[in-house]
Amino acid sequence: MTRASSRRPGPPTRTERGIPEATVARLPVYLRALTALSDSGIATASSEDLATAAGVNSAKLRKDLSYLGSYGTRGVGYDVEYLRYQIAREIGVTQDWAVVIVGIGNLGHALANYSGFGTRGFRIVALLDADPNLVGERIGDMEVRDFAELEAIVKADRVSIGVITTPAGPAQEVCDRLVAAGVTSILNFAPVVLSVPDGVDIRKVDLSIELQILAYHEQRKSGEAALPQVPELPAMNGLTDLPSVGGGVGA
Amino acid sequence: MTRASSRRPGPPTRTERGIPEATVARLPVYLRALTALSDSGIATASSEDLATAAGVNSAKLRKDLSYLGSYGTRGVGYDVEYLRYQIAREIGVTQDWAVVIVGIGNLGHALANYSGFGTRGFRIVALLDADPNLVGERIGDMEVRDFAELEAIVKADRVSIGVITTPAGPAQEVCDRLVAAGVTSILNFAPVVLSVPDGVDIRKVDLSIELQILAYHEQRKSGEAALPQVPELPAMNGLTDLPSVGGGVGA
DNA sequence: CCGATTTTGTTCTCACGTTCACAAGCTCCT
DNA sequence: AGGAGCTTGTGAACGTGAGAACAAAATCGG
Repeated sequence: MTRASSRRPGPPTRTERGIPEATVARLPVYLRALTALSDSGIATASSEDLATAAGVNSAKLRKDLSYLGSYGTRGVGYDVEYLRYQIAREIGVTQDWAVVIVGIGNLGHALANYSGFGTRGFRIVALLDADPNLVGERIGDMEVRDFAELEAIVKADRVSIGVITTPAGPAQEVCDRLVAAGVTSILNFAPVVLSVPDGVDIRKVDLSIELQILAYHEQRKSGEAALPQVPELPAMNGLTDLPSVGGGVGA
Repeated sequence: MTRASSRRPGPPTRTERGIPEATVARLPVYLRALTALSDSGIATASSEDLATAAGVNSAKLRKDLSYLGSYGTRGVGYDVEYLRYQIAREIGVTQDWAVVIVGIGNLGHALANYSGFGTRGFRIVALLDADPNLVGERIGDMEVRDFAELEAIVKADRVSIGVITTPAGPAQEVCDRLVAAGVTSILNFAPVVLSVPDGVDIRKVDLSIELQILAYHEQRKSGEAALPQVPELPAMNGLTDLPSVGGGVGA
């Protein structure tokens, strides 16, 4: 989010060609909904239809689409095929992106086999691992190659996206190597916070965090119904037998 | 104009017991950072230290923690163990949550084997699949059971969290069954928008969407440097050879 | 015992995102 | 042809979140 060059106090601002991040995150959802409608043989859909299919509010959907341009027809709706193409073009999935997966454990395996992956816009060009026991193993129609080949592969296949499915330990080093090799977008499944230089985008998928967020809300639900005897914060005021902040010995 | 001082003029308000959603999403990150510090033998950490480890701004971290209570010591910092416990308690991972995984394909396999899963706060109590060929297969120390047993398992083990790793097709039906059985939190890996009744929380993990978001930004990067000849929206005005909105055969 | 130093907790301001509400614009029917 | 009826695109209000800045509180040295 290094897009802070908009000092415009003015109203519209138009953001030149900048689409809000929240909107970008929803475009793929719209794209999927449109594809489903298209497969069902539906040629035209209103913002209400689309919003329902995408699981969002119709006003939000219309505003999101308005950032791309005026691709609808008032009184009618959106042409499914046409809008689908426009969104695909805006996202960039009309071209193919070369992807490498690093770390062929359970998750790497699963991703390598995931079909809906290469079908639309993304092409896995290599599966890499540093473990010599894994190198050479066949997965689908691909073969696991040595992580040392990374630089050559990135250069040869113009790889711009790297997926990290290693354990937490080696993740930062793998990340550094990817960046050094020229990869500028990284999808990280390892449970660590990776640091990357400016100009490199990174996104994180973290199962454990998602579960914990669910647990928080779940605890709320049970708590309201059954266990209202939570300590609550003011109770801390009197507590002196806690791990003795800062000293233990002194004070 | 309209200083928006409608209801509460704005004192503390304390929000009763409500923690902002954005903060809830970061608490697990802080928890992980604290665990790492704890494992390194560090007993006390300042907000600056913690923020660096968690990859956020220190002011944000302090504000986040302030929603939980005053667990720090001015001039000193936070006691790592104590704060870790408080956050864990707030999230709810001091107790164990029973989890079922439905759909034992590649991804389900990977999750079932994922160790960092059951280690902290979550216990996988069943792996379920409707495919008779899979039922009975052993994965780690568990055995795949028939999806028909869902209701009995949820009731017996007080399962509150369900993970859906089926293909898109059966996902909504699986979801409905989970909800009907009493599951109130769902983590969905299937590439569809699931609808659930009020009171049920749902979170989504979608590889394909993450990649598309990366592709969007990647296209931007290349575009700024090399391909500035994108059609751009006003070009559509003259286009009449597009899929003929609304016309065609029948409506 | 007091002042200097450190670091938290909180306030204030600004930017972003969501939702409402409605005018503009298109189609269809009379 | 002209008006009725829809549906889009957008302006404006509202709510949430981020970050800077500072006052309050705790330790430590003299």
